[in-house]
Amino acid sequence: MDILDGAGCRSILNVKQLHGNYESYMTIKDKINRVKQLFTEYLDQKELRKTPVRFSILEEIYQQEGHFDADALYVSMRNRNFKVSRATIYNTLEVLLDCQLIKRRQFGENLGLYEKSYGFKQHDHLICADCNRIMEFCDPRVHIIQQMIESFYNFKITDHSLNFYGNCMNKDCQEKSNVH
Amino acid sequence: MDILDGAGCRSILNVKQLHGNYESYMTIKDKINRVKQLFTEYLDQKELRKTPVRFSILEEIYQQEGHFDADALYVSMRNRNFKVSRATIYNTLEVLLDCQLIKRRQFGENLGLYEKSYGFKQHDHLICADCNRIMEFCDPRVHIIQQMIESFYNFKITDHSLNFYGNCMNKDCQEKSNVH
DNA sequence: ATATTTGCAAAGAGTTTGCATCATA
DNA sequence: TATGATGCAAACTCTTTGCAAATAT
Repeated sequence: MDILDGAGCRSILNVKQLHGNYESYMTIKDKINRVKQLFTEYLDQKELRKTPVRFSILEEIYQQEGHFDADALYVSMRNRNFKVSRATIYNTLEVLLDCQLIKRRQFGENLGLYEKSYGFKQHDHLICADCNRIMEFCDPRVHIIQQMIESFYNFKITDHSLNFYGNCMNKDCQEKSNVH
Repeated sequence: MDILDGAGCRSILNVKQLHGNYESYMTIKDKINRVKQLFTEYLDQKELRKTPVRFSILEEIYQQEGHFDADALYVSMRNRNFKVSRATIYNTLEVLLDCQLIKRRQFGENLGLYEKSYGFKQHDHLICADCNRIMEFCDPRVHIIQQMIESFYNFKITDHSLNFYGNCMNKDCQEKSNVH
């Protein structure tokens, strides 16, 4: 693995690599096996039960692309004829958050979405106000600002969220941005 | 007024000025008169009605300190024996957002709050995960990152949100941060 | 065996909406 | 006086909870 900075990214100009991950040589199948293994260890340690439903939900998440919410996950599992209740989805998402196999992001007032977090770079988001497209970027200076603020305020920072909102490069969205 | 950078702040080290504002020589009363005037102009231009309720809500907001939500505003107006319905509060907040006299901030999944936006510096937030204390800071580099991302992605950025989460300098909160 | 997990339906919080009444322009 | 604003209650969305049945340890 390359040497990375504290933010987990080499340079702002490595944008083409942003959608990759630390272990991009891994197939999706490899990655699913790895997260299942991590989940097993976590459940053992916490003395929680290793139920088939929990592993199926984890697998469904890691098979999907991009961001998702509880309801989308529920629907996609039902579409695969996997019987599961919403209550269990919500419950399992909490467990997966706790063991950091997923991360919750807030992209707007009513736009809270989850993302896979195993094997992916730290990153921030660009959100198109028109088409809701979400893009990812990484800028190491965010981490530098974080360190400075941390020492200046004597505030122990554990996480951050940086969202830029605007109109994306999509032609329709650009046109709308000129109207305003 | 001093010359400010694009982010509306002079330097990261001007932290003591962060809670001030561009027109800090104005009294609260002056400021309320000014926002009422701006609101009048906006309502005229949009051909909306200049009702007493709308002005009372605006006044209530500018008389209060810090961040607030719809319900807190409702309660504080009722406590002053001002009869108003929740529906009207929500309605008026939408109007005030549209004319940019207030701004909505998302500090966490279920923590969406409004803040006054007339006469205040652009800033970002530090949020304590323990006591929910919200602090403000300003770092001009956020704006520099924004400009770079904007030109790199050809994405017209109109707004941003940068939150740092952690444990604040409060003794209890610091102790909790060491436990984890 | 027994304590946790699950599924269902009902409850809950926060916000929005429909409609009759009221008030601004 | 005519259209927009308001207040109330009902509806709505998303999430959580209570409880009985199922299942992992």
